[in-house]
Amino acid sequence: MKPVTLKEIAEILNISVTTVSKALKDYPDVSTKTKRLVKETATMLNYKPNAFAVNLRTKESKTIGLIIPEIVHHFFSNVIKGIIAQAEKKGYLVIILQSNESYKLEKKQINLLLAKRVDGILISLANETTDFTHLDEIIKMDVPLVMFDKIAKLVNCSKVIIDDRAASKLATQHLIDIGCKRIAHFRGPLLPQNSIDRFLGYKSALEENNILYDPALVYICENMSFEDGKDNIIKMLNEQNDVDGVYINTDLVAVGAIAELNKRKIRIPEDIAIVGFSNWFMSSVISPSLTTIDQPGYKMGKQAFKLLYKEISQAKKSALRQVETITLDTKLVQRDSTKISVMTS
Amino acid sequence: MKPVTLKEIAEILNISVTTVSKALKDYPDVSTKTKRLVKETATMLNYKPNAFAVNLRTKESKTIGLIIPEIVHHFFSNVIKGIIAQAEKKGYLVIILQSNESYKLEKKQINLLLAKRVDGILISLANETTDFTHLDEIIKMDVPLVMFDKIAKLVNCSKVIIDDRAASKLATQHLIDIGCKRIAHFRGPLLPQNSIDRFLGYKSALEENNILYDPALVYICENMSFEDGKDNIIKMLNEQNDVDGVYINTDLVAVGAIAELNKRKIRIPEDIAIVGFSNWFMSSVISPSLTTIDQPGYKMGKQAFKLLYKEISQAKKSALRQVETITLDTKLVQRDSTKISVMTS
DNA sequence: CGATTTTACGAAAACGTTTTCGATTATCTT
DNA sequence: AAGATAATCGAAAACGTTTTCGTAAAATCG
Repeated sequence: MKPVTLKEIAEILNISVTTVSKALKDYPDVSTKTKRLVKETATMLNYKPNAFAVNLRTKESKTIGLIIPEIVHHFFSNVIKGIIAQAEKKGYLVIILQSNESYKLEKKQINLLLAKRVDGILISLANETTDFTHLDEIIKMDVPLVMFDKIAKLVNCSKVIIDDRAASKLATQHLIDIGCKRIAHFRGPLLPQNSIDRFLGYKSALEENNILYDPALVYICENMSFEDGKDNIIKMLNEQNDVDGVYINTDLVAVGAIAELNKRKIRIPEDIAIVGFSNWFMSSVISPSLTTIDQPGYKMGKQAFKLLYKEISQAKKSALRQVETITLDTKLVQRDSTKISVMTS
Repeated sequence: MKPVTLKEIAEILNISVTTVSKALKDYPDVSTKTKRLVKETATMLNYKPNAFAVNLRTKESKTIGLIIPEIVHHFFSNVIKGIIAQAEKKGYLVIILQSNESYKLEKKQINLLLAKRVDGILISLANETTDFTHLDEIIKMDVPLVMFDKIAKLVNCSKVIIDDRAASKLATQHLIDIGCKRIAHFRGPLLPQNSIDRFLGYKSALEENNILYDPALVYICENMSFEDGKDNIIKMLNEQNDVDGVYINTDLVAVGAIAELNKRKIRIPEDIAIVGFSNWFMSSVISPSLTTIDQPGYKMGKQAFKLLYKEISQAKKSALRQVETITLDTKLVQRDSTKISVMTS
C-alpha cells in the first residue's frame, strides 16, 4: 500500500539508512553480505526510491520539457516520437507542451517548465515569435536549451535544422531541369525563418538560371493547410496563364493544390508540374504521386535530444557552455508529379 | 544565477522562513505589511518555489503520465492535444510515452511512471496487451488511472470510450439504407476490443436486416495502413464480384481502398459504396469525399483528463475510489462515397 | 605484539519547502 | 488595571534521499 522507504528497510535489517542507501547503489564500503541482504529485502518489499527526494537531493529530475507549435502535424509528431525514443534510452522523460503558434503561450510554458525545474528544454518556435528574451531567460538560468526546425538564429544555443534554403533551391532547380519556364512558389507566413529560407532558396535558384523573379508568382499560405493549397491554386489559375511549375512549401498544401488541379482536369505534370516539401506519407500515395523534399522528422527529434543530452552532461562538469548546430541532410524524392515522359533533350 | 530560496528572502528581511512561506501563500496569521514586503522582494528576486522540495513535502508533482500506442496518428495526436490542453488548465503537466503497440514496453513504461510518482496515469492500451496485471499494479499503488479508447473492460478503473458497436452498426445500417445488398467489412487486428466491437456492430446490423452474415466478406487489416486498404480491396475484387458496399474500420485504410478503386475506374458509390471510421481531415477532401463516423479525439482527451482530475481530487479526500465510464457520442458524417443520386424509392 | 592499513558501518547535515504548535505582543473587555 | 482575546511571528519537525566524514573493528604488516 504505502510506498516503502529506506528507513523501513533499515529498521527491518537493524542497520542504518546510510548503509541501505549505499548498498543499493553498490558503494564499495559495504560488505557483499549486507549488500545481498539489502537488495533482497528491497526487491521483496518492492522498494522504489522516492523520486521527489532524489530530485531534491541531486537537483535534477531526469525530465526534459518540449514545446512544439502544434502536435497534430505529421512532421512534428514524428519529431516528438524521435525525441521520446531517444530520451527514454537515456533515462529521461519528456513533458510536452503546445504553443499553438502563440508567442504568449510559448512564454508562459517556458516559465512553467522552468518552475518545474526540468533538466533541459527543447523548443520549436511559434510563428508569432519575434522577441527572444524568454529564450535568453532559459540560458541565463543555466538550463540547457536546444532549438529545432523553427529556430531563431540570434539565440545563442544549440540547434538542429535542415538547410531549408539549399533544399528549396534543389526543389526549384528540379523544376527548371525538367523544363519549366515559369515557376510559381506557394510559401508560408512571412515571419518564420523556415518560410523565409525556403523562399530565398526558390529565388536564388531562379537567379542562378537567369530566370526573372516575378513577385506576382509568390503566393502566401497563411495556415499551411489543404484549403490554402486549393484556394491559392485557384487564385493562381485566375491571375496567371503560363505557369508550368509550382514549388509548394509543404506537402499538405501541395496535396490541396493537386486535388483542385485534378478536379479541373489540368494535367500534372504535363500542364503544371508540382514539387512539395516534407515527404508526408500521403504524398507517395496520392495521384499523381508527389515529388517532394524529404524532411527527416524522426531523425531531427533524435538529434535534438542527443544535443540536449550532451549539454546536460557538460553542464554538470564545467560551467562553460558549448553550442553546436547540426544540419540534417534532405533529399529530393522524385515522383510522378514531375515525371515528364517527353524529356527536354 | 542561482535560484532564490525562502531562506534568502528571510535573511534579507530579517524574518523567519516560516513567515516568508506563509506570506507568499496568504496565510491569515501574517500582517498585511509583511505580506507586501515579502511579495515585493520575492518578485524582485524572481523567486520561484523549488518544485522538488514542494513535491517532496506535498507528496504530489502536479504531473501525470500518458501512455499511447502510437503518437504519429491523426486520432491519437488529437487525443494528446486535448489531454494537454485540459491538463494545463488545471495546472498539470503531461509526460508522454509511446508503447509502440508492445505489451512489454507498456509494462516498462508504467513502471517508469510509477517510479516518477506521477499523480495519475492515462493510458490507451497496446494491441498486444491481453494481460492486465500491470494495470492492477497501478490501482494497487493507489495511483488514479483512466483508460481511453483502447480499454480493457475487466480492469476496474474509469474509462472514456465511444460506443464502437453502436457506431459501427450505424455505419453499416447506412449502407443498407442506401440499398447495398452485399456488404464487406475491413476490420482491424483480432485482439483489441475496438476492432472486435466494430466487427460486432457490423454483424448485428446485418442480422437485424435479415442479411446473411458471410465470413468471407470480412478482411483483416493487420496494420491499419493505407496499403492495407489497397491490398485488401484488391483481394476482395479478386474473390468477390457482387460486393456493393464496404464498411472500413479506419479512414486511412478506406482512403487506400478508394485510391485503388479510383485507379481501376470502379465507381464510388455507384459500383461500390464506402464508409470509413474516424473522420480524418483527409476524408473530407479526397475524391470522392468519404462518408465516415466522427470519432471525437480532442474531446476524448479532454474528458479523459477531466475524469483523471476528478479521481486525483477525490483520492486526496477519501480512500474510496469511484470509477466511472463516459461514452462519447459519435455521428455519421455522410459524404459522396455513399451519396447515390438514384435513390431507392 | 604493537603499529598500521583496510574494511564496514553510522551519525549527521543538507536539499527547500510546508505546517503544526507554542510564544509573544498588542488590543480589547469590564 | 487585570484578565481575556486577537494578532503576529518563529522554532522545529517532517518529507526521503545522498554523501561527507568520522570511528570502530578487523586484517595486515614488520
